[in-house]
Amino acid sequence: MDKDGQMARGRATAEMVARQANVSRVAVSRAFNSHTSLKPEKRELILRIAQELNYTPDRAARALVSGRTHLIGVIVPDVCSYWESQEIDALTTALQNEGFATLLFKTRSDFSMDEKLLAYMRGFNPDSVIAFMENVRPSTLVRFLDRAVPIYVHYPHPDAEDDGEDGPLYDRLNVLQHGGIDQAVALLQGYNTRRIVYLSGAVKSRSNVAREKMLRTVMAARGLPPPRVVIGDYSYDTAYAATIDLFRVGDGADAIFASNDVSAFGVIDALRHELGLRVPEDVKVVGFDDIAQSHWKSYDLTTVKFDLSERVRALVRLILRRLNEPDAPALQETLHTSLVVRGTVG
Amino acid sequence: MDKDGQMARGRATAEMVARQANVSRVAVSRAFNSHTSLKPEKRELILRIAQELNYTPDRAARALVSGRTHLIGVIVPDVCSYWESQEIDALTTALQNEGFATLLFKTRSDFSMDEKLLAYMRGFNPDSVIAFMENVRPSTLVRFLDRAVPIYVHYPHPDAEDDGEDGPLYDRLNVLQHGGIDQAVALLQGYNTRRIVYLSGAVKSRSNVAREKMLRTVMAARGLPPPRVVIGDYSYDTAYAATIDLFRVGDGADAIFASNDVSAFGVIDALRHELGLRVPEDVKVVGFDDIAQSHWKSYDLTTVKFDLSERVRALVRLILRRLNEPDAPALQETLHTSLVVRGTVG
DNA sequence: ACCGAGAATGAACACGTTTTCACTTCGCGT
DNA sequence: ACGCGAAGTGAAAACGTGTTCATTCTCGGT
Repeated sequence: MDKDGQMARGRATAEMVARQANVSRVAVSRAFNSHTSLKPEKRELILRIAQELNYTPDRAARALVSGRTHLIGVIVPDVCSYWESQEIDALTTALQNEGFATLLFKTRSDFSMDEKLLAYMRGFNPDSVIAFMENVRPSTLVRFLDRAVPIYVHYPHPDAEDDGEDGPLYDRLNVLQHGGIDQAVALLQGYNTRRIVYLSGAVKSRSNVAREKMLRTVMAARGLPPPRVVIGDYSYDTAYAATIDLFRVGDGADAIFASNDVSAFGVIDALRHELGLRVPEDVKVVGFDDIAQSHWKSYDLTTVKFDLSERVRALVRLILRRLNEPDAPALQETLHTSLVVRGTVG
Repeated sequence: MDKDGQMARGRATAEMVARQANVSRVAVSRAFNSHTSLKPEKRELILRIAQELNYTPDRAARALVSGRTHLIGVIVPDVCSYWESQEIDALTTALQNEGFATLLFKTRSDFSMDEKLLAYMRGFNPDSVIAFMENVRPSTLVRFLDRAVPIYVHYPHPDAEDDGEDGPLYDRLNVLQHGGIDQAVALLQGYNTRRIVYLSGAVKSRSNVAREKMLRTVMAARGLPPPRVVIGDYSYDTAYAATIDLFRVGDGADAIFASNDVSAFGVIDALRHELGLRVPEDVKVVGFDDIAQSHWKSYDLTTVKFDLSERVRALVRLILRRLNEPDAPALQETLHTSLVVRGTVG
């Protein structure tokens, strides 16, 4: 493969395909970007030859002129965190199907701002950014990404401070926590559960704030006293220690709402293996997320779930729409939660 | 920012920096790629102005001329799989520190070849590829990636069929399974355990083959009869069902070697919650990997571990070396395993 | 004051596309 | 036969950088 098209650097170029097919290089470009007119038989010939030569338009060159890299930056504090790994997994599949690819970055695990990382990521020119940084305001984020379209991922209700007069300033995915939490509280109420404790996640994170707030609202609406709050950080180990502390030093509880499934596992293990209590007979436990492990027999956790695939579909829809119409008004989609009843309650 | 440097598309260009600093555009390029000579004060001025303008060399343009994208393709069947998510996490951090970024792709979950995906990934021109595709030979993989340098990730011993006369044909990371497995078998032998069962992973996967083979070798060397083999696929659910089947229909066992930690969890849960057996009193269980959940109280798993961070360091070292010296002879590094003793044995 | 070597500099080209803009060809109605 | 839009075509200009090569500058030694 070195007679006239030099096959430099190992990849075929549009020039070679053109020569082989007796067409101009422009025709080759047109064959791949269908929106301009080109005689059908010609396109067919070009595509066949391209296939033969294993040719694909070079993405760097394409990005240079079009300004689109087809990369979606994903910033995440911890890939191992089960919920997030599930989301990354689904997201990668979905983006792949739409001609994009996931560009993964890791940030500090406290959900806070990381200017250094953001600048670094910006250098790769992602077309859009999905940030798992719950403590950062969108307006702060957007200042560091001039060209990219940021989608700020979080779970709570719309945040008034980030809204303009005519609605939200940025595309947003909202999760209405009400449904699942209300079902859970109703279920507990049915068992005459009295002392309900909320084990928090990372205190300042938006999802944690939203979950606690909604829990208070729901309990008040049902005529229950507000829950006691124990500080956690979404991790197994902290939940484990906090639970022991709650029962050894504190007043104990009849039911514990954990801010996510992983910390619910910590709660359950502390109750059973350290405190000698039974779940659900002595203490009932509810989690958030419904990750894959929640149905494992050792835990069999009752938890507040929302549909992951639905969420990812919505997210990809938002991203694609924004890329096609950069100046369209900000959009938001709303998802709902529901309760998955398993063995840790009832 | 539109007086002469037009700030097109939102990003500053080298041209603008040059104009602002009264230098030629070439000088700006030199200031960023230090290997050519440039008056120090000039470089300083340029870098200062660049910072002011928030300028970074465009990676697409840079890739176009240099042929380097600084992207490392990572192909993985399942991001949620805990061991792999841990590896992706560590890898992303390490690559980030070296000026690269992780480009994530998802493939079929049976570890087999996926030409479609490979062609798709090739389109993004990654500088190197890390593939979690244990059923695919490196030689097959390399056929689909003309320019990229593939690193084939697997756990077993060197595979003779992929070696040339003067050693291995490709860079490789080998894991010597012997240490941890031998310790585990010795421990079981100490308890006079007789009927040992190996619960396989995905049957054709290299890591599974290597683990089973080494288990046989070690047991033979210690004068034990070969283990019975039960078919699994690395998943919790399959392990759960297979264990029930083993005890209800089959002969049962005194100890079960699970091919990874997740399936060990499935084994434990089936024994305790479905078959009413005690672990470790009635049946002992050993896993592979030592993922984060293995120390959780519900499982407290004894398992064969090797150092993840050491592994990732070695991997990154291999990649960087290959990028700097594309024609250097193939290199291999070897890692060792050890046993982490917890509650499921003894 | 002069020469020469090495450092510093900038013009021009290369990288592989997409897009614009004239130009040619084609088919069809009068 | 003529004209006239529409469809098809290719030359040339971007896109933003790295690199080569010839030129200019600097400075120490005679």
